[in-house]
Amino acid sequence: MRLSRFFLPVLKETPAEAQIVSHRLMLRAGMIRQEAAGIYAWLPLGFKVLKKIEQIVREEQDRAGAIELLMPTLQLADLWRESGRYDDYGQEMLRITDRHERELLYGPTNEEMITEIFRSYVRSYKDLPKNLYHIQWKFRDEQRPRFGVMRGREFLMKDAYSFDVDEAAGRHSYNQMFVAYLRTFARMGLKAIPMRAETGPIGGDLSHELIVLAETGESVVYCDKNVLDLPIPGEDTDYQSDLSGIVEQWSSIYACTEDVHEQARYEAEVKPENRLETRGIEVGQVFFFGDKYSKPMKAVVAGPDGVERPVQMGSYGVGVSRLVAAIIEASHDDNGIIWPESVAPFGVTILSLKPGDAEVDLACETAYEALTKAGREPLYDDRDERAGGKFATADLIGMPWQLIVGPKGIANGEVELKNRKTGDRQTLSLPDALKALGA
RNA sequence: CGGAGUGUGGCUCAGUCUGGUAGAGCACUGCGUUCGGGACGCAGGGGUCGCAGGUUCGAAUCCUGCCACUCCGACCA
Repeated sequence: MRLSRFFLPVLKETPAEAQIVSHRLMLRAGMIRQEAAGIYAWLPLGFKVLKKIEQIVREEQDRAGAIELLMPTLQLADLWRESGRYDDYGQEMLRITDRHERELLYGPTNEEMITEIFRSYVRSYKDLPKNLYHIQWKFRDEQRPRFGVMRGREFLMKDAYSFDVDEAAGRHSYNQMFVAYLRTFARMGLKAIPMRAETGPIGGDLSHELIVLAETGESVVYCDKNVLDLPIPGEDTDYQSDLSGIVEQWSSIYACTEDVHEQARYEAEVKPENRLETRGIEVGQVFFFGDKYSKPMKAVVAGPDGVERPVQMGSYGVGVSRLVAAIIEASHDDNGIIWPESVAPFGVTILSLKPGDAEVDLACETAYEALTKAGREPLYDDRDERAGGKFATADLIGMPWQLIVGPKGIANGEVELKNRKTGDRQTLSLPDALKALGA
Protein backbone atom coordinates (compact mmCIF):
# COMPACT_ATOMS: atom_id res chain seq x y z
CA MET A 1 0.00 0.00 0.00
CA ARG A 2 1.24 3.43 -0.93
CA LEU A 3 0.66 5.80 1.94
CA SER A 4 -0.25 8.57 -0.49
CA ARG A 5 -3.31 6.53 -1.47
CA PHE A 6 -4.14 5.10 1.94
CA PHE A 7 -6.50 6.66 4.46
CA LEU A 8 -4.48 7.32 7.57
CA PRO A 9 -5.72 10.35 9.49
CA VAL A 10 -3.05 10.59 12.20
CA LEU A 11 -3.33 13.26 14.86
CA LYS A 12 -0.42 15.24 16.24
CA GLU A 13 -2.31 16.23 19.32
CA THR A 14 -4.11 13.96 21.72
CA PRO A 15 -7.87 14.27 21.79
CA ALA A 16 -9.02 15.43 25.20
CA GLU A 17 -11.39 12.57 25.96
CA ALA A 18 -8.80 9.80 25.88
CA GLN A 19 -7.51 8.77 29.28
CA ILE A 20 -5.61 5.55 28.82
CA VAL A 21 -2.66 5.05 26.53
CA SER A 22 -4.29 2.59 24.14
CA HIS A 23 -7.23 4.90 23.56
CA ARG A 24 -4.94 7.86 22.97
CA LEU A 25 -2.75 5.94 20.57
CA MET A 26 -5.65 4.42 18.66
CA LEU A 27 -7.08 7.89 18.09
CA ARG A 28 -3.72 9.41 17.23
CA ALA A 29 -2.80 6.59 14.87
CA GLY A 30 -6.07 7.00 13.00
CA MET A 31 -7.35 3.54 13.91
CA ILE A 32 -10.77 4.41 15.26
CA ARG A 33 -13.26 7.22 15.37
CA GLN A 34 -15.85 7.58 18.07
CA GLU A 35 -19.38 7.85 16.65
CA ALA A 36 -21.21 7.84 19.99
CA ALA A 37 -20.34 6.92 23.57
CA GLY A 38 -18.78 3.47 23.40
CA ILE A 39 -19.42 3.10 19.66
CA TYR A 40 -16.56 3.33 17.20
CA ALA A 41 -15.93 3.28 13.49
CA TRP A 42 -12.88 1.20 12.63
CA LEU A 43 -10.73 3.18 10.25
CA PRO A 44 -8.54 1.26 7.78
CA LEU A 45 -5.48 0.88 10.00
CA GLY A 46 -7.51 -0.26 13.00
CA PHE A 47 -9.61 -2.55 10.86
CA LYS A 48 -6.50 -4.30 9.53
CA VAL A 49 -5.33 -5.05 13.05
CA LEU A 50 -8.79 -6.18 14.10
CA LYS A 51 -8.89 -8.61 11.19
CA LYS A 52 -5.45 -10.00 12.03
CA ILE A 53 -6.47 -10.67 15.59
CA GLU A 54 -9.77 -12.18 14.51
CA GLN A 55 -7.94 -14.53 12.15
CA ILE A 56 -5.57 -15.77 14.85
CA VAL A 57 -8.54 -16.44 17.11
CA ARG A 58 -10.27 -18.28 14.27
CA GLU A 59 -7.25 -20.43 13.44
CA GLU A 60 -6.80 -21.54 17.02
CA GLN A 61 -10.49 -22.27 17.47
CA ASP A 62 -10.46 -24.39 14.33
CA ARG A 63 -7.32 -26.16 15.46
CA ALA A 64 -8.98 -27.05 18.75
CA GLY A 65 -11.91 -28.57 16.90
CA ALA A 66 -14.50 -25.82 17.22
CA ILE A 67 -16.80 -25.20 14.25
CA GLU A 68 -17.53 -21.70 12.99
CA LEU A 69 -21.00 -20.43 12.20
CA LEU A 70 -22.56 -16.98 12.28
CA MET A 71 -25.55 -15.96 14.33
CA PRO A 72 -27.39 -12.66 13.88
CA THR A 73 -26.92 -9.58 16.03
CA LEU A 74 -30.67 -9.25 16.63
CA GLN A 75 -32.48 -11.85 18.70
CA LEU A 76 -36.08 -12.42 19.73
CA ALA A 77 -37.00 -11.42 23.25
CA ASP A 78 -39.07 -14.61 23.59
CA LEU A 79 -35.91 -16.68 23.36
CA TRP A 80 -34.50 -14.89 26.37
CA ARG A 81 -37.72 -15.32 28.28
CA GLU A 82 -37.19 -19.09 28.03
CA SER A 83 -33.97 -18.93 30.00
CA GLY A 84 -35.31 -16.28 32.34
CA ARG A 85 -32.57 -13.84 31.44
CA TYR A 86 -34.75 -11.31 29.62
CA ASP A 87 -35.53 -9.57 32.87
CA ASP A 88 -32.28 -10.40 34.65
CA TYR A 89 -30.18 -8.55 32.13
CA GLY A 90 -31.81 -5.23 32.87
CA GLN A 91 -30.75 -1.95 31.34
CA GLU A 92 -27.58 -3.33 29.82
CA MET A 93 -29.65 -5.03 27.16
CA LEU A 94 -30.57 -2.89 24.19
CA ARG A 95 -34.22 -3.61 23.43
CA ILE A 96 -35.74 -2.90 20.06
CA THR A 97 -39.27 -3.16 18.70
CA ASP A 98 -39.85 -3.79 15.00
CA ARG A 99 -42.71 -2.48 12.81
CA HIS A 100 -44.86 -5.44 13.80
CA GLU A 101 -44.41 -4.61 17.48
CA ARG A 102 -42.27 -7.71 17.84
CA GLU A 103 -39.83 -7.40 20.71
CA LEU A 104 -36.18 -7.83 19.75
CA LEU A 105 -32.87 -7.22 21.38
CA TYR A 106 -29.34 -6.55 20.16
CA GLY A 107 -27.50 -9.61 21.45
CA PRO A 108 -25.11 -9.15 24.35
CA THR A 109 -24.23 -12.86 24.12
CA ASN A 110 -25.62 -15.97 22.45
CA GLU A 111 -26.18 -18.81 24.92
CA GLU A 112 -29.93 -18.84 24.28
CA MET A 113 -29.70 -18.73 20.53
CA ILE A 114 -27.05 -21.41 20.21
CA THR A 115 -29.00 -23.63 22.59
CA GLU A 116 -32.10 -23.13 20.47
CA ILE A 117 -30.18 -24.02 17.32
CA PHE A 118 -28.61 -27.04 18.92
CA ARG A 119 -31.81 -28.47 20.37
CA SER A 120 -33.53 -28.19 16.99
CA TYR A 121 -31.20 -30.66 15.37
CA VAL A 122 -29.37 -32.81 17.88
CA ARG A 123 -31.12 -35.72 19.56
CA SER A 124 -28.46 -38.34 20.28
CA TYR A 125 -25.28 -38.61 22.28
CA LYS A 126 -23.78 -39.94 19.06
CA ASP A 127 -23.80 -36.40 17.67
CA LEU A 128 -21.69 -35.19 20.56
CA PRO A 129 -19.37 -33.62 21.39
CA LYS A 130 -19.85 -30.37 19.48
CA ASN A 131 -18.27 -26.97 19.92
CA LEU A 132 -19.77 -24.14 17.86
CA TYR A 133 -18.45 -20.62 17.72
CA HIS A 134 -18.94 -17.36 15.96
CA ILE A 135 -17.22 -14.01 15.78
CA GLN A 136 -19.86 -11.35 15.86
CA TRP A 137 -20.59 -7.84 17.08
CA LYS A 138 -22.31 -7.63 20.42
CA PHE A 139 -23.91 -4.76 22.26
CA ARG A 140 -24.11 -4.09 25.94
CA ASP A 141 -25.58 -0.77 26.90
CA GLU A 142 -22.97 -0.01 29.53
CA GLN A 143 -23.91 2.68 31.97
CA ARG A 144 -20.53 4.14 31.57
CA PRO A 145 -18.53 3.21 28.51
CA ARG A 146 -14.89 4.26 28.69
CA PHE A 147 -11.31 3.60 27.69
CA GLY A 148 -12.11 3.53 23.98
CA VAL A 149 -12.67 0.05 22.57
CA MET A 150 -11.47 -1.44 25.86
CA ARG A 151 -14.90 -0.97 27.27
CA GLY A 152 -17.17 0.08 24.46
CA ARG A 153 -20.84 -0.66 24.19
CA GLU A 154 -20.48 -2.31 20.81
CA PHE A 155 -17.68 -4.85 20.67
CA LEU A 156 -16.48 -7.75 18.55
CA MET A 157 -16.39 -11.03 20.40
CA LYS A 158 -15.62 -14.61 19.65
CA ASP A 159 -17.95 -16.84 21.60
CA ALA A 160 -17.84 -20.63 21.50
CA TYR A 161 -20.34 -23.02 23.04
CA SER A 162 -19.59 -26.64 23.85
CA PHE A 163 -22.15 -29.44 24.08
CA ASP A 164 -21.32 -32.70 25.79
CA VAL A 165 -23.08 -35.77 27.03
CA ASP A 166 -21.81 -35.62 30.59
CA GLU A 167 -19.71 -33.53 32.92
CA ALA A 168 -16.47 -35.40 32.29
CA ALA A 169 -16.79 -34.82 28.55
CA GLY A 170 -17.78 -31.22 29.24
CA ARG A 171 -14.64 -30.69 31.23
CA HIS A 172 -12.61 -32.02 28.35
CA SER A 173 -14.22 -29.41 26.09
CA TYR A 174 -13.37 -26.81 28.72
CA ASN A 175 -9.77 -27.98 28.72
CA GLN A 176 -9.61 -27.78 24.93
CA MET A 177 -10.63 -24.14 25.01
CA PHE A 178 -8.29 -23.45 27.90
CA VAL A 179 -5.37 -24.73 25.85
CA ALA A 180 -6.56 -22.99 22.68
CA TYR A 181 -6.61 -19.70 24.58
CA LEU A 182 -3.07 -20.14 25.84
CA ARG A 183 -1.97 -20.50 22.24
CA THR A 184 -4.20 -17.74 20.88
CA PHE A 185 -2.90 -15.01 23.15
CA ALA A 186 0.71 -16.14 22.95
CA ARG A 187 0.53 -15.82 19.17
CA MET A 188 -0.39 -12.16 19.63
CA GLY A 189 2.67 -11.55 21.73
CA LEU A 190 0.71 -11.42 24.96
CA LYS A 191 1.34 -13.01 28.31
CA ALA A 192 -2.22 -14.01 29.18
CA ILE A 193 -2.53 -15.79 32.47
CA PRO A 194 -5.53 -17.97 33.28
CA MET A 195 -6.81 -16.86 36.65
CA ARG A 196 -9.48 -18.45 38.72
CA ALA A 197 -12.62 -16.39 38.33
CA GLU A 198 -16.07 -15.92 39.67
CA THR A 199 -18.69 -17.22 37.32
CA GLY A 200 -20.84 -14.10 37.47
CA PRO A 201 -24.36 -13.85 36.05
CA ILE A 202 -23.77 -16.62 33.51
CA GLY A 203 -23.54 -19.19 36.29
CA GLY A 204 -21.71 -22.48 36.66
CA ASP A 205 -18.93 -23.71 38.88
CA LEU A 206 -15.79 -23.74 36.74
CA SER A 207 -14.33 -20.65 35.18
CA HIS A 208 -11.05 -18.92 34.41
CA GLU A 209 -10.44 -15.41 33.20
CA LEU A 210 -7.51 -14.89 30.88
CA ILE A 211 -5.70 -11.80 32.04
CA VAL A 212 -3.07 -9.85 30.15
CA LEU A 213 -0.60 -8.29 32.50
CA ALA A 214 -0.37 -4.56 31.82
CA GLU A 215 0.39 -1.77 34.24
CA THR A 216 -2.53 0.19 32.90
CA GLY A 217 -5.01 -2.68 33.28
CA GLU A 218 -8.36 -2.28 34.96
CA SER A 219 -8.14 -5.05 37.54
CA VAL A 220 -5.64 -5.81 40.24
CA VAL A 221 -4.17 -9.30 40.08
CA TYR A 222 -2.00 -11.44 42.31
CA CYS A 223 0.11 -14.28 41.02
CA ASP A 224 3.22 -16.36 41.38
CA LYS A 225 5.94 -15.19 39.00
CA ASN A 226 6.54 -18.78 37.99
CA VAL A 227 3.32 -18.72 36.02
CA LEU A 228 4.99 -16.36 33.54
CA ASP A 229 7.50 -18.99 32.52
CA LEU A 230 5.16 -21.89 31.89
CA PRO A 231 5.47 -23.32 28.38
CA ILE A 232 2.80 -22.56 25.79
CA PRO A 233 1.37 -25.74 24.23
CA GLY A 234 2.72 -26.22 20.71
CA GLU A 235 1.02 -26.32 17.34
CA ASP A 236 1.21 -30.09 17.41
CA THR A 237 -0.88 -30.39 20.57
CA ASP A 238 -3.34 -33.27 20.20
CA TYR A 239 -6.65 -31.78 21.27
CA GLN A 240 -8.25 -35.19 21.43
CA SER A 241 -5.80 -36.39 24.05
CA ASP A 242 -6.19 -35.78 27.76
CA LEU A 243 -5.34 -32.12 28.31
CA SER A 244 -5.95 -32.07 32.03
CA GLY A 245 -2.20 -32.18 32.72
CA ILE A 246 -1.69 -28.85 30.97
CA VAL A 247 -4.68 -27.27 32.68
CA GLU A 248 -3.52 -28.63 36.01
CA GLN A 249 -0.03 -27.26 35.46
CA TRP A 250 -1.40 -23.76 34.89
CA SER A 251 -4.09 -23.74 37.52
CA SER A 252 -1.94 -25.19 40.29
CA ILE A 253 0.13 -22.02 40.45
CA TYR A 254 -1.45 -19.17 42.35
CA ALA A 255 -3.05 -16.59 40.05
CA CYS A 256 -6.16 -14.69 41.07
CA THR A 257 -7.92 -11.46 40.32
CA GLU A 258 -8.77 -9.14 43.16
CA ASP A 259 -12.33 -10.54 43.26
CA VAL A 260 -11.33 -14.02 44.36
CA HIS A 261 -7.93 -13.24 45.87
CA GLU A 262 -7.24 -14.83 49.25
CA GLN A 263 -4.35 -13.11 50.96
CA ALA A 264 -3.70 -15.91 53.45
CA ARG A 265 -3.53 -18.58 50.77
CA TYR A 266 -1.37 -16.31 48.63
CA GLU A 267 1.16 -15.85 51.42
CA ALA A 268 1.15 -19.54 52.20
CA GLU A 269 1.60 -20.74 48.63
CA VAL A 270 3.84 -18.10 47.07
CA LYS A 271 7.34 -17.32 48.25
CA PRO A 272 7.82 -13.60 48.96
CA GLU A 273 10.31 -13.19 46.12
CA ASN A 274 7.87 -14.72 43.65
CA ARG A 275 4.88 -12.62 44.55
CA LEU A 276 3.67 -10.46 41.73
CA GLU A 277 0.95 -7.92 42.37
CA THR A 278 0.12 -5.96 39.28
CA ARG A 279 -2.71 -4.99 37.01
CA GLY A 280 -4.32 -6.80 34.15
CA ILE A 281 -6.89 -6.73 31.38
CA GLU A 282 -9.37 -9.51 30.88
CA VAL A 283 -9.22 -10.68 27.27
CA GLY A 284 -11.00 -13.99 27.53
CA GLN A 285 -13.03 -16.15 29.82
CA VAL A 286 -13.88 -19.83 29.87
CA PHE A 287 -16.96 -21.22 31.64
CA PHE A 288 -18.35 -24.61 32.23
CA PHE A 289 -21.93 -24.26 33.37
CA GLY A 290 -23.51 -27.68 32.87
CA ASP A 291 -27.25 -27.63 32.27
CA LYS A 292 -27.96 -24.01 33.22
CA TYR A 293 -29.44 -23.29 29.78
CA SER A 294 -30.07 -26.76 28.42
CA LYS A 295 -32.40 -27.65 31.26
CA PRO A 296 -34.84 -24.72 31.10
CA MET A 297 -34.61 -24.64 27.32
CA LYS A 298 -35.01 -28.40 26.99
CA ALA A 299 -31.88 -29.10 24.97
CA VAL A 300 -31.69 -32.81 25.60
CA VAL A 301 -30.04 -35.81 23.99
CA ALA A 302 -30.67 -39.51 24.40
CA GLY A 303 -27.78 -41.35 26.03
CA PRO A 304 -26.65 -44.90 25.27
CA ASP A 305 -29.29 -46.07 27.72
CA GLY A 306 -32.05 -44.35 25.76
CA VAL A 307 -32.75 -41.89 28.56
CA GLU A 308 -32.92 -38.21 27.55
CA ARG A 309 -30.89 -35.77 29.57
CA PRO A 310 -29.90 -32.09 29.26
CA VAL A 311 -26.61 -31.52 27.45
CA GLN A 312 -23.66 -30.24 29.43
CA MET A 313 -22.56 -26.87 28.16
CA GLY A 314 -19.73 -24.41 28.43
CA SER A 315 -19.10 -21.02 26.85
CA TYR A 316 -15.83 -19.44 25.91
CA GLY A 317 -15.41 -15.77 25.05
CA VAL A 318 -12.60 -13.73 23.57
CA GLY A 319 -12.88 -9.95 23.39
CA VAL A 320 -11.55 -9.48 19.87
CA SER A 321 -11.97 -5.70 19.66
CA ARG A 322 -10.75 -5.29 23.23
CA LEU A 323 -7.61 -7.19 22.30
CA VAL A 324 -6.55 -4.42 19.94
CA ALA A 325 -6.39 -2.08 22.91
CA ALA A 326 -4.94 -4.72 25.24
CA ILE A 327 -2.03 -5.36 22.88
CA ILE A 328 -1.28 -1.64 22.75
CA GLU A 329 -1.44 -1.38 26.54
CA ALA A 330 1.09 -4.17 26.74
CA SER A 331 3.28 -2.95 23.90
CA HIS A 332 4.00 0.74 23.38
CA ASP A 333 6.51 3.43 24.23
CA ASP A 334 6.61 7.23 24.30
CA ASN A 335 6.68 7.38 20.51
CA GLY A 336 3.66 5.21 19.92
CA ILE A 337 2.48 1.68 19.32
CA ILE A 338 4.84 -1.28 18.97
CA TRP A 339 2.93 -3.99 17.12
CA PRO A 340 3.94 -7.60 17.53
CA GLU A 341 4.56 -8.80 13.97
CA SER A 342 1.67 -11.26 14.06
CA VAL A 343 -0.94 -8.53 14.36
CA ALA A 344 0.83 -5.56 12.73
CA PRO A 345 -1.34 -3.82 10.12
CA PHE A 346 1.62 -3.88 7.74
CA GLY A 347 4.75 -5.98 7.96
CA VAL A 348 7.22 -3.26 7.11
CA THR A 349 7.16 0.38 6.10
CA ILE A 350 9.39 1.81 3.43
CA LEU A 351 10.33 5.38 4.26
CA SER A 352 11.34 7.36 1.22
CA LEU A 353 13.23 10.31 2.62
CA LYS A 354 13.35 12.07 -0.73
CA PRO A 355 10.51 11.27 -3.07
CA GLY A 356 11.33 12.53 -6.55
CA ASP A 357 14.99 11.64 -6.30
CA ALA A 358 15.47 9.12 -9.10
CA GLU A 359 17.82 6.84 -7.18
CA VAL A 360 15.70 6.89 -4.04
CA ASP A 361 12.51 6.28 -6.01
CA LEU A 362 14.08 3.36 -7.82
CA ALA A 363 15.27 1.73 -4.61
CA CYS A 364 11.88 2.22 -2.96
CA GLU A 365 9.97 0.83 -5.90
CA THR A 366 12.28 -2.18 -6.04
CA ALA A 367 11.81 -2.81 -2.34
CA TYR A 368 8.06 -2.29 -2.57
CA GLU A 369 7.70 -4.80 -5.35
CA ALA A 370 9.89 -7.42 -3.71
CA LEU A 371 8.26 -7.10 -0.30
CA THR A 372 4.79 -7.22 -1.81
CA LYS A 373 5.68 -10.40 -3.69
CA ALA A 374 7.08 -11.91 -0.52
CA GLY A 375 3.78 -11.29 1.24
CA ARG A 376 5.25 -8.81 3.71
CA GLU A 377 2.46 -6.27 3.14
CA PRO A 378 4.69 -3.20 2.88
CA LEU A 379 3.42 0.29 3.56
CA TYR A 380 5.34 2.62 1.28
CA ASP A 381 5.57 6.17 2.61
CA ASP A 382 5.83 7.95 -0.72
CA ARG A 383 4.36 11.21 0.54
CA ASP A 384 6.07 14.51 -0.06
CA GLU A 385 6.78 15.01 3.62
CA ARG A 386 9.81 15.87 5.65
CA ALA A 387 11.83 13.00 7.04
CA GLY A 388 11.01 13.81 10.64
CA GLY A 389 7.30 13.55 10.02
CA LYS A 390 7.73 10.17 8.35
CA PHE A 391 9.77 8.77 11.22
CA ALA A 392 7.23 10.06 13.72
CA THR A 393 4.31 8.55 11.82
CA ALA A 394 6.01 5.20 11.37
CA ASP A 395 6.80 5.01 15.07
CA LEU A 396 3.33 6.17 16.08
CA ILE A 397 1.50 3.56 14.04
CA GLY A 398 3.86 0.89 15.34
CA MET A 399 5.36 -0.52 12.16
CA PRO A 400 7.60 -3.38 13.34
CA TRP A 401 10.23 -2.75 10.66
CA GLN A 402 11.21 0.46 8.94
CA LEU A 403 13.21 0.36 5.75
CA ILE A 404 14.74 3.81 5.52
CA VAL A 405 15.80 4.93 2.06
CA GLY A 406 17.50 8.30 1.76
CA PRO A 407 19.78 10.00 -0.74
CA LYS A 408 22.85 9.89 1.53
CA GLY A 409 22.61 6.15 2.02
CA ILE A 410 21.73 5.42 -1.56
CA ALA A 411 24.83 7.30 -2.71
CA ASN A 412 26.81 4.62 -0.85
CA GLY A 413 24.52 1.85 -2.01
CA GLU A 414 23.03 1.55 1.47
CA VAL A 415 19.68 1.65 3.23
CA GLU A 416 18.83 1.41 6.90
CA LEU A 417 16.68 -1.19 8.56
CA LYS A 418 15.18 -0.18 11.89
CA ASN A 419 13.49 -2.46 14.36
CA ARG A 420 10.67 -0.61 16.10
CA LYS A 421 10.77 -2.68 19.25
CA THR A 422 14.49 -2.61 19.99
CA GLY A 423 15.31 0.59 18.17
CA ASP A 424 18.24 -1.19 16.51
CA ARG A 425 19.33 0.18 13.15
CA GLN A 426 21.41 -1.70 10.66
CA THR A 427 23.00 -0.19 7.60
CA LEU A 428 22.80 -2.68 4.76
CA SER A 429 22.79 -2.94 1.02
CA LEU A 430 19.26 -2.99 -0.36
CA PRO A 431 19.46 -6.68 -1.34
CA ASP A 432 20.70 -7.61 2.13
CA ALA A 433 17.97 -5.58 3.77
CA LEU A 434 15.35 -7.28 1.64
CA LYS A 435 16.84 -10.65 2.47
CA ALA A 436 16.64 -9.81 6.17
CA LEU A 437 12.96 -9.07 5.66
CA GLY A 438 12.41 -12.37 3.95
CA ALA A 439 12.06 -11.01 0.43
C1' C B 1 -27.34 4.52 38.41
C1' G B 2 -25.20 8.34 42.30
C1' G B 3 -21.60 12.59 42.19
C1' A B 4 -18.67 16.28 39.29
C1' G B 5 -17.61 18.69 34.81
C1' U B 6 -17.37 20.14 29.58
C1' G B 7 -19.77 21.64 24.76
C1' U B 8 -16.36 27.94 20.61
C1' G B 9 -13.29 25.98 12.76
C1' G B 10 -10.87 19.09 11.48
C1' C B 11 -7.59 18.92 16.50
C1' U B 12 -5.81 21.40 21.29
C1' C B 13 -7.71 25.56 23.68
C1' A B 14 -8.44 31.15 25.10
C1' G B 15 -12.64 34.44 25.33
C1' U B 16 -17.96 33.65 29.51
C1' C B 17 -17.01 36.13 35.97
C1' U B 18 -17.66 42.17 34.19
C1' G B 19 -23.00 41.50 27.38
C1' G B 20 -20.77 45.66 22.49
C1' U B 21 -18.40 43.40 14.84
C1' A B 22 -15.61 35.53 17.09
C1' G B 23 -9.59 34.60 18.52
C1' A B 24 -4.60 31.73 18.92
C1' G B 25 -1.58 27.39 17.88
C1' C B 26 -1.75 22.96 14.96
C1' A B 27 -4.08 21.14 10.46
C1' C B 28 -5.77 22.88 5.29
C1' U B 29 -4.88 26.07 0.25
C1' G B 30 -1.20 29.16 -2.75
C1' C B 31 3.85 31.13 -3.36
C1' G B 32 8.93 31.17 -1.74
C1' U B 33 12.96 29.32 1.30
C1' U B 34 14.09 24.71 3.59
C1' C B 35 14.74 19.22 3.59
C1' G B 36 17.90 12.12 7.81
C1' G B 37 13.60 12.74 13.86
C1' G B 38 6.83 16.26 13.56
C1' A B 39 10.83 23.46 9.58
C1' C B 40 10.20 28.93 8.41
C1' G B 41 8.16 33.40 5.99
C1' C B 42 4.20 35.82 3.35
C1' A B 43 -0.81 35.51 1.63
C1' G B 44 -5.54 32.88 2.12
C1' G B 45 -10.03 29.63 3.12
C1' G B 46 -12.93 27.64 6.97
C1' G B 47 -17.04 28.62 12.90
C1' U B 48 -25.78 29.35 12.83
C1' C B 49 -20.07 29.61 19.69
C1' G B 50 -24.43 21.85 21.35
C1' C B 51 -30.10 22.74 20.64
C1' A B 52 -34.64 25.49 21.90
C1' G B 53 -36.86 29.35 24.37
C1' G B 54 -36.32 33.93 27.37
C1' U B 55 -34.07 38.85 29.16
C1' U B 56 -31.81 43.04 26.44
C1' C B 57 -31.04 48.34 21.80
C1' G B 58 -27.47 44.28 21.53
C1' A B 59 -26.07 37.39 23.96
C1' A B 60 -20.46 32.70 22.92
C1' U B 61 -21.15 35.65 27.55
C1' C B 62 -27.08 36.49 31.72
C1' C B 63 -31.81 33.15 32.82
C1' U B 64 -34.85 28.47 31.90
C1' G B 65 -35.36 23.77 29.67
C1' C B 66 -33.36 19.92 26.76
C1' C B 67 -29.40 17.06 24.32
C1' A B 68 -24.53 15.15 23.82
C1' C B 69 -19.86 13.94 25.61
C1' U B 70 -16.13 13.37 29.56
C1' C B 71 -14.32 12.31 34.55
C1' C B 72 -14.84 9.86 39.84
C1' G B 73 -17.67 5.89 42.12
C1' A B 74 -20.88 1.39 41.74
C1' C B 75 -21.12 -2.26 37.61
C1' C B 76 -18.91 -4.92 33.65
C1' A B 77 -16.15 -9.38 27.69
